[in-house]
Amino acid sequence: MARSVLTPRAENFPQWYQDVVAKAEMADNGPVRGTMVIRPYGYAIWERMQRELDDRIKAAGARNAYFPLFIPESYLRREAEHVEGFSPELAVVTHGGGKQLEEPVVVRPTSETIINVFIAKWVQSHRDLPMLLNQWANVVRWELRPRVFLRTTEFLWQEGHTAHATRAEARAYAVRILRQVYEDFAVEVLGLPVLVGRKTERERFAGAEATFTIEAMMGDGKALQMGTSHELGQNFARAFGIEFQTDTGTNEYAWQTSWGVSTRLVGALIMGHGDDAGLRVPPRIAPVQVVVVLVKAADGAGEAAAALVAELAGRGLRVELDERVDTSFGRRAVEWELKGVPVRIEVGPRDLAAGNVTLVRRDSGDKVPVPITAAAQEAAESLDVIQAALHRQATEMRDARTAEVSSVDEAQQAAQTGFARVPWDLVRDDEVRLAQAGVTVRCLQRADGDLPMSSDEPGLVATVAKAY
RNA sequence: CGGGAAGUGGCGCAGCUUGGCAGCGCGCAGCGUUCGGGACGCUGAGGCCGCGGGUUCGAAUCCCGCCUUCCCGACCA
Repeated sequence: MARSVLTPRAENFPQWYQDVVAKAEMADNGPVRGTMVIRPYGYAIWERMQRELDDRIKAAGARNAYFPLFIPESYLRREAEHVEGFSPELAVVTHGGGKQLEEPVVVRPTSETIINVFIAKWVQSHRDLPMLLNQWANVVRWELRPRVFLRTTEFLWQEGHTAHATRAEARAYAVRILRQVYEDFAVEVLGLPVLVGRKTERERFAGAEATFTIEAMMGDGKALQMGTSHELGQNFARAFGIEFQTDTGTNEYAWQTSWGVSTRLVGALIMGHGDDAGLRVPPRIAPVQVVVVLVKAADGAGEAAAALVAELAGRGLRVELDERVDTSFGRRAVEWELKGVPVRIEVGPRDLAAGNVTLVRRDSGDKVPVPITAAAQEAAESLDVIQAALHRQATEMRDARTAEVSSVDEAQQAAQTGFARVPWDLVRDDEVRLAQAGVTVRCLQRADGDLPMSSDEPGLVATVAKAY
């Protein structure tokens, strides 16, 4: 039986997904359904994402830490809305060491509770604030309907948890993460344009006062939430006793945020940029930016290819040499295309006789002969061009499939093929009806695209769509 | 849990209506010819036909029961 695959942009998407799969598949591990296996190429993409995100998170002042996988069930119950939101999807461990546990523990679905137990101990004074923590970890949510990368039972992510002295400071930090970490990463590194907005009450994180989101459009017109940042108010601080003494000597509860992005981003990359020939990986995230394909090892081609690889590596590019000349050229060319390597340089005796190599762009398929002496320079410049081109294509696609409408019915209609922008005042009472038709409000924005600080602000625009 | 499909070598499928040696494509192994866009030929390995029962001389195929998976929905980074 075929495993589930990412929903295709093109009919043959599942075929190349099978071939390369960005090297991921659902794990067949008995009663634990919907976990994923990430093969090395897919993981290499995730590692680069981690590095880029981690740099930005640290620039925002947060530091990495690590907390337990197992959380006592009672911790979850301390915040009423939180436990209600997560109960259905918890994996509960009842036995350990051959004995029944006195209290069951859950495998973390997210770590607000366990981390706040520690933050409560670590925070005494306003001088301890802000406390800015981040954790790279795996979490488990027993999802009803798993999809590779997009919604797996176990997934890898980054979760940030912070405590601040004031509401304003917490709110500003939640927005800062959303903008300077998530939006910047999605746009500048992944080349995926995102809507930055606020979730409706209905779509808000369990236990949060406000949830902010970045939403992208995939190749098939459906929306994907790529990251979230929550303003938690004092909800968890009260539940976990995170109190601090202010500079005037009074005691107050801390104001908190939490925020995260996951391996879902790999799915976003695949579905946001993939085409009929396979993956298209933006140069800034590509594990291999340039592949030098040795067509055949005759007339000094092998030496020329090796020298070119060395030159490219010397420029700091991630480059790989494909000298498997016993495998047919066509097969190798297709393989690199499936993997989405942005630039391919073909080195063979025929071109070389004229002092040339062939440079091929993955995004456009363009092939041009270039002098071998200029090849490294050309390749480096092409990477910048490709990075921009992928972002531009994704943006044009999204804009072309976004409709401005002025009624709920029109919005539902337009959401069948893309995004619909509609005044929030028109939909707010019909959100449930839309949801029953498989269409949800992805986010709320101000008319100028800015982030609303309340869903009651006048003149807000709702973007509605079908979503993963 | 509702609605719809499907379970047959590693993967994708045909065969079932009308019971009669378990097949095809891809992949895999060996040899040869190829190899500037997924090469070709020959040889070969690999099967509890989802599970259990029934009908029959004989069941992948017909009947009964069960299990599992996938798709659409509720949940969701």
